[in-house]
Amino acid sequence: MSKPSQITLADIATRLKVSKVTISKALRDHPDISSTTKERVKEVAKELGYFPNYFARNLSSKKSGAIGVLVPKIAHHFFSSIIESIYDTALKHNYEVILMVSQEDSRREALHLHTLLSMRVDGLLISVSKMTPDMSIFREIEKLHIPTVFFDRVLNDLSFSTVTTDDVDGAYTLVSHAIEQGFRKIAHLAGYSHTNIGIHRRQGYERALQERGIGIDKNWIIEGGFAEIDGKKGFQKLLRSGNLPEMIFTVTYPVALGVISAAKEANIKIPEQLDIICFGGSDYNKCVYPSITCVEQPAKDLGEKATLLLLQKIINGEGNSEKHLVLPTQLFRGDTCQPRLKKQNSER
Amino acid sequence: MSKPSQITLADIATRLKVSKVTISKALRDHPDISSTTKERVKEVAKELGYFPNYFARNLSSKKSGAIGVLVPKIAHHFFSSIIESIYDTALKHNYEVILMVSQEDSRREALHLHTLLSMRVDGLLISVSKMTPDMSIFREIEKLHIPTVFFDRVLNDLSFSTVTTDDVDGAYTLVSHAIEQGFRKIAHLAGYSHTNIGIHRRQGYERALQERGIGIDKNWIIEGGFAEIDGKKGFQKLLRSGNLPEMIFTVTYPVALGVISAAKEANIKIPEQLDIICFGGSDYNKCVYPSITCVEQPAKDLGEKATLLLLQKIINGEGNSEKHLVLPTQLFRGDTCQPRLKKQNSER
DNA sequence: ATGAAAGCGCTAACAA
DNA sequence: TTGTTAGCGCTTTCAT
Repeated sequence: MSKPSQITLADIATRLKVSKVTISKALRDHPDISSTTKERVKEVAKELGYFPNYFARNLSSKKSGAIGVLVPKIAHHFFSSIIESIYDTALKHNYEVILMVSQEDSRREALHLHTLLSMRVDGLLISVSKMTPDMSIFREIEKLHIPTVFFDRVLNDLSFSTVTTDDVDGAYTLVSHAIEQGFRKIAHLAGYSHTNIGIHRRQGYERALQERGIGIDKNWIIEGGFAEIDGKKGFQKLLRSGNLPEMIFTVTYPVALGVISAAKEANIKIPEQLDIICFGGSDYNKCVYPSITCVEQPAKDLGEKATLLLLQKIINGEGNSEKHLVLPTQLFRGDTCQPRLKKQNSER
Repeated sequence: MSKPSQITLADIATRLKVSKVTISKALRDHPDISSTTKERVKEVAKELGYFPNYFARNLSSKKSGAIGVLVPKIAHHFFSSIIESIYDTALKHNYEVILMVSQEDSRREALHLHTLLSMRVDGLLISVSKMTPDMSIFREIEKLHIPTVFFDRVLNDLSFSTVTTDDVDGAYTLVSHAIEQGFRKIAHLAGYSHTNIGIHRRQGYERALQERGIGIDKNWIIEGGFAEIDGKKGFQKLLRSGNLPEMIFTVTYPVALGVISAAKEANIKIPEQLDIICFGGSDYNKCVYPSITCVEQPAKDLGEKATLLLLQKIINGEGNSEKHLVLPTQLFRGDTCQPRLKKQNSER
């Protein structure tokens, strides 16, 4: 008797001496029922502290009214912003959100996705983990024809709809800006080359250099992950090589922080001795010194667009498949990446 | 036929010419079933791409195998860390996590809590929104005797178990440290006085001042919320008063960032012209200048302890009610709050 | 406008 | 070791 058995439709029904069906309909504002009955029913329901059993309701109606969301990480400003906007958008359309976090682990990814499927969610919003994922789970989902939208970190060779940031263009814009400020020796702490964001951001970087006739030095492209620790490692590798660049372009904001942190330890001052730019910012970036010059990702927008696209799929049926939205970034000029000349002269 | 009807136990059963029950048991490794049968069943299940219907399973077993988590915010380093550790801990014990975000809105809080209840979650992990919540929903939960643990932001006059940070002690330690460094004019951007963390952090602040014979100036205690914007507002109020302190102690890390940001705009240098300390840090704090001297909250630990306590309640029954865990903070010495003397002399 | 019957997919007794 | 019988609480036909 730990859990006191919940109030059910039947309880209200016997109390009111009508059938369960009437209660069920009344509670859902079914047009069948007279408004007087509805009122009485709702009153008693409230009085008894009734609330519907989600399982029973969904089992019998075969709808969940929920969308499943799978993200690789949550303690990351970019993702948590996206998630907030997913919640907001879904709620606005009366959908529940079931969130699962893979912790960048592809095993958990499969596990959670199965749970989400077993919950018969009406649709799926997915951002994949950084590790080469076990594709089979995604193929499974493909076969199930459940409405699905991938966002930010997507899988290229699958026929799902996607909502992504314009990574190539963003990186290109940012690195171009750095070149215009007078930087030439620009290294890149890149993302894994099996991830779309890793590839694209690197492409933008390379294109910016090439277009301005600056050679690409493979030693200055260091591949790694997307977290702080990867920034530290990358910086240390650069440091050991004895050939520090003037500027480092990092694949994410946390990686940039890792670099700054490691540089601080190595007594190298940023941006005085070594400058930095990165892909993606954070709310906090503007508040601190140095605020990093970066291209800001449209996190809120990404979450909203992805959710709306999914909702559209769910509601309009699966016909309109494979859409690809690409959202633009915005250049933020912070304390880093100031014109090179200023530093060499005493101009202030 | 958009959603192809899912594979059920019955499908496997007819395929194998045995009963549904056998399948059900085999899939759950029930000792009743011979291992050969189990193998065959599992094989066919995999072949058919079967996975159980979560609703049906839970409806009939009357267990959800999930815990419901309600937080006020997610795009906040402290909460996202807690949430990650809740997920980790729950997963380790084979529990699902259903996360809901109230966005600091007490109406949504009630809404989500009802959803969670209707999902018949086995337990609840709650951190309340900053606004005076509509208590009735919590009283409702109290009556239902569903295992519940509040964490971080708790409700005082209810008989729930809680896991919190030692706010009084943390604030006391931090402010004491500032005084020892030579600061005397210390203002406090405090949290709302109807929240436990608002009250307790202020108590710690006041006690530290009093014990050292420093008078408390009400004008230097400004009450507000926990976000960046509240820091900006607080700073501006202080600025307008024409009586800036030497040091500001903020109730949260985001509030401190708001102050720094507003100070930057007002051309006041931190920590040179105005110094700052805050309750709670972030992974990024160490990477930036100025890194803020603060007391770090045991976020991971909080999430883990709260989850374990809840799990214990769920598993051992509700007998062991009302436990209160209070976790200690840790002082982090950053760039701010350096000894006052150093600044006045030219000592470096 | 209301209700009776059937069943969603599964699990928990109990029998065989 | 396997199967039968009953539901879980709700919604959906289809009668009334």
